[in-house]
Amino acid sequence: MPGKNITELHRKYLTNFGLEHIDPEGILIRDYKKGEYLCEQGSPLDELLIISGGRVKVFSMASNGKSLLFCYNDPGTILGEVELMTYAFASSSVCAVTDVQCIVIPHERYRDYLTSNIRFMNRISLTMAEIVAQNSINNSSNILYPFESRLCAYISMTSENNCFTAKLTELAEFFGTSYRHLLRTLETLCTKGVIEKTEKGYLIKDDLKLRTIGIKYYSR
Amino acid sequence: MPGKNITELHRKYLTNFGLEHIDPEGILIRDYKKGEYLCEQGSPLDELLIISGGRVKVFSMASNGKSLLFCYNDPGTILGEVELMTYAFASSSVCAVTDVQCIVIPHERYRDYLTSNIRFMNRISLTMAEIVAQNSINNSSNILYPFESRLCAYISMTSENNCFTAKLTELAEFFGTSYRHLLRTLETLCTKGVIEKTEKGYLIKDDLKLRTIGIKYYSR
DNA sequence: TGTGTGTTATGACATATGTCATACCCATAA
DNA sequence: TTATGGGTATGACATATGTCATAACACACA
Repeated sequence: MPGKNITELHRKYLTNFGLEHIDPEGILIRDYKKGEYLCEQGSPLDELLIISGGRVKVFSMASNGKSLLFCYNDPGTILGEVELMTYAFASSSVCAVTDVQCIVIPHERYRDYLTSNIRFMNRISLTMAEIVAQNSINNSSNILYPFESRLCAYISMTSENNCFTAKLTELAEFFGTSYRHLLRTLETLCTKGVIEKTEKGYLIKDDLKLRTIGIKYYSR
Repeated sequence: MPGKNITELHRKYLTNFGLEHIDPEGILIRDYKKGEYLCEQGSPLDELLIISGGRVKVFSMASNGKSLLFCYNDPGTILGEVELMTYAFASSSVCAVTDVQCIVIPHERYRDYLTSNIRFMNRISLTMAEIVAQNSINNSSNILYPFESRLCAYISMTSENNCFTAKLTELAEFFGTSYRHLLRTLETLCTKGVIEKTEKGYLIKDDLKLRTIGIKYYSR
């Protein structure tokens, strides 16, 4: 009996995309275990997924097996809207970092409904516009600024109580740099007196200098 | 008398975006001279521009004076659709590389009309989805591949009659690399037999190899 | 004729970043 | 207990790219 597991929470997320009146017969609630892939870059993605629980990471796989982390997504995020429009294969990979639950809306069955739903189209247009704007910043920053600048900006952005903590292997992946270079750059910042390494994490010693080296990067 | 200069050609472009019934009173036809800016990164962009003649380049400017070329756009391309949705400042700069003519549609006056026009929303959703997909390739490619790849892609794109000509100082600037490195990389490609330097420019000697080294890059 | 200005060109050196090998710590599964 | 895996850490070396000094050349212009 399709649609039977749809709860109030699921309805909330559907409503958020203008889909409160969608025919529930063809949509599913699907669970993914931690570590499972929701989609793989270059493979078909013929569903819309709205995350209703857990957390996923979005990243790009390189031909040498390495990957570049784009972002983490939490409940309320939509996936597959790009592929709904382009009919193309997935432009990035998505992997569950915790157990995940999704609302699943097959493209084919619902394409006409979705693309004629003005509230839905406005909603995904906003989402995609935000991605485009952020990507153009990221794209150019990666090329135009040294890593030290991007790192300082990131530290400014994400520190709490003047303390910066992060899983460094993951961070290196996110920046698309080598773990070795990340360590080296953190060392350099320590030498410059900008930050200081402690057991708890890196303490910010000179916030002004941090911001000076940093650039507007994650400013939205 | 607004709308008086709207020709059959302009109507064709408007129709292509589902805007054949738009109120012509508030839209303009505007000319830009070669070298003029259509918009500047970080400044307000409160209009939709549909290019009806000429060619523009889209790029990002960095605060350290460097810049990065994103793509060239020809007639039929729309600009300002991202800012229409996000209400944010321009996410990149756009400059006329020839004399350019645009159809100008002010955001404020037409926002309600545009965002309730399902054909228009589908059209810009497709455009933005394509940009997102391409950007995720670019993002990872920039990090995965050396400058040589981007250069090869550019040569493939812009050559005519198997001959590549460019003002090299300008080219380096828009790649966000140094002139020295551009020269070095061109030398390398000559050594590899991919291109050959002549008085007229660089001749493509091995198009297959050129495309192999290159990657999909400038295809917005 | 000389003088600037912009473009192309090349070598030497410096800096940024990647790759690889290795080691240590700690939690947890067998 | 041992084994295993993930995160952290460091040195040595290689490659990618930037910076700087310098020179040749073309062209405009006084």
